[in-house]
Amino acid sequence: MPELPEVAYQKIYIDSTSLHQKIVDVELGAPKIFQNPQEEFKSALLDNEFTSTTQIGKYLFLEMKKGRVLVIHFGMTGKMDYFTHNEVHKHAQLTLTFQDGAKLSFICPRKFGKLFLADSIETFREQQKLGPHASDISQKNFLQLFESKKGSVKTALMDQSFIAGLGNLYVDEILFQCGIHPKSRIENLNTDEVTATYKKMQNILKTVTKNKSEGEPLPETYLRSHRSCGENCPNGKGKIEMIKVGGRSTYFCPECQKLK
DNA sequence: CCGCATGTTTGCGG
DNA sequence: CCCGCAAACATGCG
Repeated sequence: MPELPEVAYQKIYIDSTSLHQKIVDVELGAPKIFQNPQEEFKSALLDNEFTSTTQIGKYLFLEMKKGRVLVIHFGMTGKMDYFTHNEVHKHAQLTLTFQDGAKLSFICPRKFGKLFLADSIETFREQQKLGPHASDISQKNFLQLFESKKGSVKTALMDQSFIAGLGNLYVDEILFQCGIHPKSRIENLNTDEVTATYKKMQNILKTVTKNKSEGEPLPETYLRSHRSCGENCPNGKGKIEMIKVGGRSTYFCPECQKLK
């Protein structure tokens, strides 16, 4: 559940189930998930309660009544599970029991997720060198950011210290909808192209977030629905190809996306 | 068995 | 110092 829209959905999920309830039990899973000593998680969470949540990029911050902040990074397969039955999920890495008996688990099969305890959102943000939350950036700020950035456009958009929240799937989507080849160098993009990238980014994040939270299907014209080798491009001409950019599988249409 | 998967980090080389 | 690339992490799916 990893990129900005999925994390936004997890935020809504937690907000609507788990705020303002006293935590009466804490169960911990695989040690590698926990970025502070496991004992600290126990003592910080027990007898505490979540008061509000904040999202920056792919991170979710759960602020607590007694001061500290539980920070969740979902990795590739993490998600929350709120339940009132008795079977705890096989891959639960953290399970909290609330006073009314309901439970909230952090599920993470591949164990790429991480849990932190932070003193404040700001100090955590500085430590992790997190850039601005993608859907909050203004067009002006986006253009400024691109002025001083070099390298391939895909690598830049994936860089969490540059812009926080975009991942492999939606960067491919943005570049596809802009008609920009993912290996294009930022130095070679003109202002119109960067502006178009900004607009597509905002539009896609909004559309996908709505898709996650309200179940509205994604448009058929999205690369997302055709994202595998040899598929027909939704624009009608080419066939989707896969290359590696920044070490990640990158799907694109060679007809629609020319190298700049 | 093989390749691939929404992410991040580390080490190496240019 | 910057950039790019490969590998590693762990599990599931086709």
